[in-house]
Amino acid sequence: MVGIKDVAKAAGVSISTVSRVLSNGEYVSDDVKERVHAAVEALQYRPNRVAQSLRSQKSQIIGLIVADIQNPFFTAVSRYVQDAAYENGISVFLCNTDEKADKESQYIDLMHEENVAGIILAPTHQSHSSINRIINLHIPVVVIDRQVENTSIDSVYIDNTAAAYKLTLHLLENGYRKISAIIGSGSTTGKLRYQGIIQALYENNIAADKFLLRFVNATLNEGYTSTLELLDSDNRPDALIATNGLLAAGAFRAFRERKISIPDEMGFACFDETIWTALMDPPITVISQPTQDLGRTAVELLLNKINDPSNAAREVMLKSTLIPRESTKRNGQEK
Amino acid sequence: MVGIKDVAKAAGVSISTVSRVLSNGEYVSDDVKERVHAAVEALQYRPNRVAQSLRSQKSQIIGLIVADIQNPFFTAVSRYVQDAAYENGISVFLCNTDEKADKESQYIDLMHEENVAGIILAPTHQSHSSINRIINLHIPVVVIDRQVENTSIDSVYIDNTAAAYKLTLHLLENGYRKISAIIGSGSTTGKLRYQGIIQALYENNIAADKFLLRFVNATLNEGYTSTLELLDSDNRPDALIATNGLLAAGAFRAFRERKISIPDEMGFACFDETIWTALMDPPITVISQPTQDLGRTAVELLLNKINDPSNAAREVMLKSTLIPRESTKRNGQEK
DNA sequence: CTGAAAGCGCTAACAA
DNA sequence: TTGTTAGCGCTTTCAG
Repeated sequence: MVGIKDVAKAAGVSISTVSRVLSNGEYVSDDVKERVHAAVEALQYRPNRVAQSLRSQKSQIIGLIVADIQNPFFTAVSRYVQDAAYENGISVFLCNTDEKADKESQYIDLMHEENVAGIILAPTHQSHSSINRIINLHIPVVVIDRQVENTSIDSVYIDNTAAAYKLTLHLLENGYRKISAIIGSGSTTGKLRYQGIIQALYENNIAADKFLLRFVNATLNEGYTSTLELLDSDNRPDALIATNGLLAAGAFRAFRERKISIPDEMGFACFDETIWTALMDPPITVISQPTQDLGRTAVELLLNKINDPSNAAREVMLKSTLIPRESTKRNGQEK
Repeated sequence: MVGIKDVAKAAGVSISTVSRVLSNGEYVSDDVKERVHAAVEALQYRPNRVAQSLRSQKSQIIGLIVADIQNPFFTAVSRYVQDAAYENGISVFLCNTDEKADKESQYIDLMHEENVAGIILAPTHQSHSSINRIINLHIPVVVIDRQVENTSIDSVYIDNTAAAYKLTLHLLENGYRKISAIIGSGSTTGKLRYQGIIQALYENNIAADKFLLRFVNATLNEGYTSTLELLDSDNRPDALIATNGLLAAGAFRAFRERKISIPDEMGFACFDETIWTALMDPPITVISQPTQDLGRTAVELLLNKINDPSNAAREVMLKSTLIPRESTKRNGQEK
């Protein structure tokens, strides 16, 4: 391993001079600068970030904690977080919690032990203690995909309630009345979306039906079985909303199996645009979330906080978009 | 920050004793052990991995370098790699190269600077120098998704050629003759799959047609435009193979747009099972790759190498599975 | 069985 | 403008 000492020797200077050249280059003569750079080049020297981190108590690593990278929403977000991090020479630890509190807290320990510069956290609804934990550890944090009551925390989220409201309204406008939803129970976004749905229902004088609005684990399988229950009941809805991509796939499978005709027999819409939603038969109406913006903004906020922890916390709300497609267009009925 | 010193003081022992208790616990009296553990508990002490890493020249971090986490194959693999890593108390850096050589090499530098314990690399076809680089840096590495000529490297890959052969045969057996393919050009798996395809063609006395077998960038858009070209030519194929999920989605979009009826007018199959493939209309025949096995095996091999670098390199080939569905079943024609 | 002491590779005062 | 020095928090000989 070639260390700063080797470079110093090769360049005929002291190690602190090398360090100086490599960090900012101030107060160093051009001559020395050149010699150092030449030596670095010749020896293929790369500073040891572990040593840097230990000594300076800073690091170039951030943690990204999400429920499941296979959830298309998080896949997209994590991609964009990584892009933004890469542009800043930062590495990212990716962690899947599966919405398990114990995994989440273990990962936070890990992040702490690795002395990460900051954490981007997509919390489950039980994450209150996790967030406090991170704060007590004095680790800069930005929370994504959720609004946090504690005003001193940076956060980026989308207009969940408004989006769900908009989507429900869209269904109503297309003639659907008996609207059901399968809602991810692990995340807080689920609750917010639920609120948007019942608000739209309420404003249109439709009584909320507990049976039709279901909180389930955000997995394909739960989406499937839950939809099946809905379909097989004598209280069958005429439209269904799935609050994420996994649930949507499960619901779709159930429709297939029961040979439900969409959009005539049943309207269908979901959250999260993926490469497949537009290609289904029929194409699915979705709420598209601004994942790229979300990822980049999260990194931006985090770096801000890291660079100056005294910076006031910011709260950024991003707008999602309704993409109307065939799956909610009742026969001939145009909006 | 609470350090080992604080624990030592609280337990009334020296720091080396604390270290000993925490590392293996050998040669320490039960009494002392208890006191140390109590102090650790009381102070909520967590060892600083950065210091550990610097001092011991080991680390608990591995790097995972893939082309694009949004490629469903890599999404799945990375999830399973992370699961396996988590079970071993290891963190993972995730890096997307977009198949760009410069990004790949920058990430390798980064991994080196962060002193990672090892790297799991899904190489592009230009990765030869990257691999050499990693080896020169003495970083344990396992290559996934590709067979490496250098026999001293651990690798896990699937039977790409055989899978493509099997898939092509399936198409032929279902009465398709003019078989085309859009093949990801960035990865080496593409070439292997190409070989499987032409082998099947050759054995069935079908002349290979350069026009029909195309190497393209593994993106949705290239899949789309390339398929469009195929469809609009006067040399239109009667079946298409897409060698990954992104290309498949692009192809499907093209079919939609040209209102191609599948499987009658055109047979269609692709690599990579996702939650959507079975839900399309018609359901798509796929080659399902053993992503979970791949991820876990990669971690296993890597840990082996890390624990004892003198271990002989192993090469593991995993079998993929053909899942026949409607998209390759010509009207009434049963295999 | 336990403690003292020497660093891992680097940064940041402080001197010169 | 440059070098000397003292650690960052921990592991690991080497004595005791």
